[in-house]
Amino acid sequence: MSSYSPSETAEKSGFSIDTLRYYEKIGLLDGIARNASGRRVFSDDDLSWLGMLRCLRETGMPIAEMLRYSELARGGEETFAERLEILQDHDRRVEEQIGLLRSQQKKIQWKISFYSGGTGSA
Amino acid sequence: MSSYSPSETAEKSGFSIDTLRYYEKIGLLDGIARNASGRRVFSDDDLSWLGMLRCLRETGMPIAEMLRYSELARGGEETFAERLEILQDHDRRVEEQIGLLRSQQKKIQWKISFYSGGTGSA
DNA sequence: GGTTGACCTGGAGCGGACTCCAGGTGGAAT
DNA sequence: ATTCCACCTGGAGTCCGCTCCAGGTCAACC
Repeated sequence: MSSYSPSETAEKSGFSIDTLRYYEKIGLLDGIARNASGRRVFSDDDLSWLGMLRCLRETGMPIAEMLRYSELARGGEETFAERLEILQDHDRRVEEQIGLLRSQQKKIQWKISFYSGGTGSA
Repeated sequence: MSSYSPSETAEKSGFSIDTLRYYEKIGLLDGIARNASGRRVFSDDDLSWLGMLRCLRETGMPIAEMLRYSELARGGEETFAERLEILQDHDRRVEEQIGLLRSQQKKIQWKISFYSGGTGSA
């Protein structure tokens, strides 16, 4: 087992088939194999790359930046430093994002305790 | 001090003037006072409501749901239970969101350590 | 030989959340 | 008196990230 149809890939990656096509079209996926009749055939490598894309998307990286990362990833080891930088910047943003969520969540929970019959001025 | 011009309000709330107008238009803001010449005058109450909206927005609540909450908030105490429910559901979603971010962040950090010259297969 | 069914393509359409624009008003400063 | 500026309105436009559609192909099953 090492090659997957579009629908299998959709299921395993969590992206819809349309999204997979879209990602290939804009260049987030590159070099996806085709069988004799022109249909996409995804490999384990493709799947793990999709996992990376999913990870970046779900942490809020915009498509344009994923594209930059993808292009670098197509380069060799000489792009490691740049890729590292992108991921480190992104990691920082994720950290901030979590911090913001946590602090806003506290306000929501305070409000909840107010509605639940707790103390409260307004 | 208890009334603010649109631009002051924008500054204090973090929403742009256009967004404030938009929020009033769609009903997220209700009963915003006007002065003699038709300009908006925001109160401290408006500002604290905007704080709540900001909190909900930044934690990813869609406008449609904030609208529902806003409408309930215009009702009296008899809507407390419903408002509570919305906030509790939302709080759960925020929790999930944070969990997802954390777990995806781990993958990113693993990748970072790989690029930083750490161990790694692929 | 006909009908599925999964896939293909290019391109149009959509939903969400703003953001911008043209044209106008009213009060204040020069 | 005029220039300015912050504001007003209704409505159009933008950006993002998909999602859907029409029309076509190919292998497979009945």
